[in-house]
Amino acid sequence: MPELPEVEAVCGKLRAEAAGAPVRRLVIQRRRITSPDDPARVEAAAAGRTLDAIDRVGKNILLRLGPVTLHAHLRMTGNLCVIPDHRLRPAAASAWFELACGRGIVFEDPRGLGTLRLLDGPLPGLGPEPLDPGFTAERFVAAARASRQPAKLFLMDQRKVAGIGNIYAAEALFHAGIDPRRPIGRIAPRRLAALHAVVVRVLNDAVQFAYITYSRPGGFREADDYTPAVYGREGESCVACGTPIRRVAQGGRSTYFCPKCQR
DNA sequence: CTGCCCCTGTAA
DNA sequence: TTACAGGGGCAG
Repeated sequence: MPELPEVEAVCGKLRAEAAGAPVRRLVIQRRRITSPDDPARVEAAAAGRTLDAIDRVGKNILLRLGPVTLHAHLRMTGNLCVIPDHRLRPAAASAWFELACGRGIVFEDPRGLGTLRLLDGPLPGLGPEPLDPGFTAERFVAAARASRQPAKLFLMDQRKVAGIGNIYAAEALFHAGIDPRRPIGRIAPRRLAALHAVVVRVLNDAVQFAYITYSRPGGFREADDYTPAVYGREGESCVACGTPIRRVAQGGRSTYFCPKCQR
């Protein structure tokens, strides 16, 4: 589920509901999520701390617990949410925090690919935050011109830009009119500058959607989710020209695009 | 670069 | 039954 916009909404909701909350203890249910950390060590590190802050870096969530930082990554199907009673957690809980007030923060993850580890030091290898002022067109164009990756793989490369995933990479390239297979370094700087602006706009729009969706009781609601122009629409008509949307594989994952609008 | 792995649910 | 899923790390 989550790319930068959804992770941001998860963090925003956690901040609104649980920032400053004392943590009685942390329970690791699915041992694999702390790998290679020892689950008992992660549990012990969090017990009795206060959840001082919740930070997002790309798709990563940093839970600040006094001197301890826990690094959560939701991968494909993870979610972090506050529940009124920690005993009433969902079956797919990989881990949960029991707060002093009796509420819980649940790491729910049906597929179990998400991770929750101890972090010391900064997260390595992440590119600029696309919604921060430091993400300028100049820097983006320079990085792009130095790369020979296909445009979509470049956008999804967390070392180039942090937080973009399969959906928003495809959506940004559609709105910029760029073929996702095209080597990004061979695109004219002026078109790359346009892509930069589109990336920022697409992500900002998606953050708005995600906040609306996640701020409701019950959390995520399908009907209110962002409606993609190309993602997941293989064979359907392009919203701009009516041409059937195509699907190709890139980096082992599906890419959707309009062969007429995107060159 | 490709392919495989992690794991489970869901749809064709 | 197979394919695929909004992620990422690894080996070849």
